[in-house]
Amino acid sequence: MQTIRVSIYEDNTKLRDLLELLIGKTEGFAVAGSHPDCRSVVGEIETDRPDVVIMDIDMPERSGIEGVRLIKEKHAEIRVLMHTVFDDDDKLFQCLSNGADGYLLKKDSSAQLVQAIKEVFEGGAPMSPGIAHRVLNAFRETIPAPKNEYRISEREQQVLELLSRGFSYRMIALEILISPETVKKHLKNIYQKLHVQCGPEAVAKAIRAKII
Amino acid sequence: MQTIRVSIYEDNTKLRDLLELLIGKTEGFAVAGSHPDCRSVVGEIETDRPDVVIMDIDMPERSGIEGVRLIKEKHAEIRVLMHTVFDDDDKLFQCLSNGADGYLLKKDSSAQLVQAIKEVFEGGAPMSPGIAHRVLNAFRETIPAPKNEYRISEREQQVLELLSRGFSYRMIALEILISPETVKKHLKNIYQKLHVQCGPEAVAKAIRAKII
DNA sequence: AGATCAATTCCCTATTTGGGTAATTATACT
DNA sequence: AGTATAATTACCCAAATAGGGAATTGATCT
Repeated sequence: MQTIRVSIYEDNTKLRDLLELLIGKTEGFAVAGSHPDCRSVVGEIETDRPDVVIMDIDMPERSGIEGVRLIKEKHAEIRVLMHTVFDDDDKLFQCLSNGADGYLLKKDSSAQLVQAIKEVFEGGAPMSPGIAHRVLNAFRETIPAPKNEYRISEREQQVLELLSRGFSYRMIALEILISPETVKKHLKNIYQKLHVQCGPEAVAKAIRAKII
Repeated sequence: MQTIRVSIYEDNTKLRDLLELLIGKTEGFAVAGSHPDCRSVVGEIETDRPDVVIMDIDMPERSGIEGVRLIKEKHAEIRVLMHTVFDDDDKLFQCLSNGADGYLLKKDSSAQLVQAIKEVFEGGAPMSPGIAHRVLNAFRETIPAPKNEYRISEREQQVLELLSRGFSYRMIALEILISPETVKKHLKNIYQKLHVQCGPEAVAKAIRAKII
């Protein structure tokens, strides 16, 4: 097995030394670099050429949240593992949407950290248990109902879709080759089915119900 | 530490026996029940009273995907750990949106399975590395822009929100105690900022940009 | 064969909407 | 102190919208 090159970003000197020691002494791992903040992260990464970056969040000058974004913008192939005391949703989601590949809490053991580095290097997404749970929950909310409980017909859905794109009745009529009056009738029926009384409300409801 | 009661759903007799043995012999775990399919899952769960369910997906009559939904509908507190050979996105997302708390591949070792049961029981969300990675990727796509790049003001956002709920200019005016003409002016500005020309389109764009 | 439903077209009428233009006030930022 | 920006109100006017009712055609289901 090849050696995994690891760069460390951690402002606490003691912890940084500890991490260096841990990674340096563990078979199969090597310290590629070790830095107290993200000020020069782009340059350092190009010098260090790490496989995996361990990234603290709360650092002076430039946070790890920015750090992970900067790294991923240039080097999407480098795996970034967040390592922090924060377990609030805000920071978590920011890191993930900036491209972090894993999220470990500092309270986890060093054995778990080593295991996580290995895992993230192999393409996994190691997360502390509570973190994984929160990601799942948030994720679940985003993929709920792909069904049409309002019995909107295909034609009606088509009209609604065009309406939401700024088409007037006339333009919709021209687009799908029917009379404007028919468009109007379709909208009337749609409003009835959705229990709304105007276009904007219908569009809002349709989008939230994933009809369009 | 209390004993973790585990129910097993697995149609392959050999594997089921193996799982029973593994869990029965491991300190801190007990087999609460063991079943070859989900036909009577609701009743079985009430008899077994497990803390954790290990759920295969591909079973005759009724799949584990339905199984997890049925369990979670009645007993949200029971932790369900999927255990399957499938690693396609479709089945994965179906299971997760049905409430699965973890997702392990059968190729993982039995030590990892035991560890995962413990983890899911303690509120974590154990996933095989590749699975976790896919969940993160899918998740990332859903939370891209939490910012307001259209520079919609607070007041404008408020007007837009009411519009999307079916309020006419007049009603909005009454609601927030301004003149209908001001409402109109706000909408005009909103349309400019969003590059749209009518209410329905503005609402659609605002919802998709997460402004409202 | 009759019923149901989606899709289609038409009429009438009142209200709403949107674009243009202009002006005042308050607040925030430089 | 001076300059943006947000919020506010107003007027004119053409076009769009929404609600009421009525009728025809074709497909699908019973």
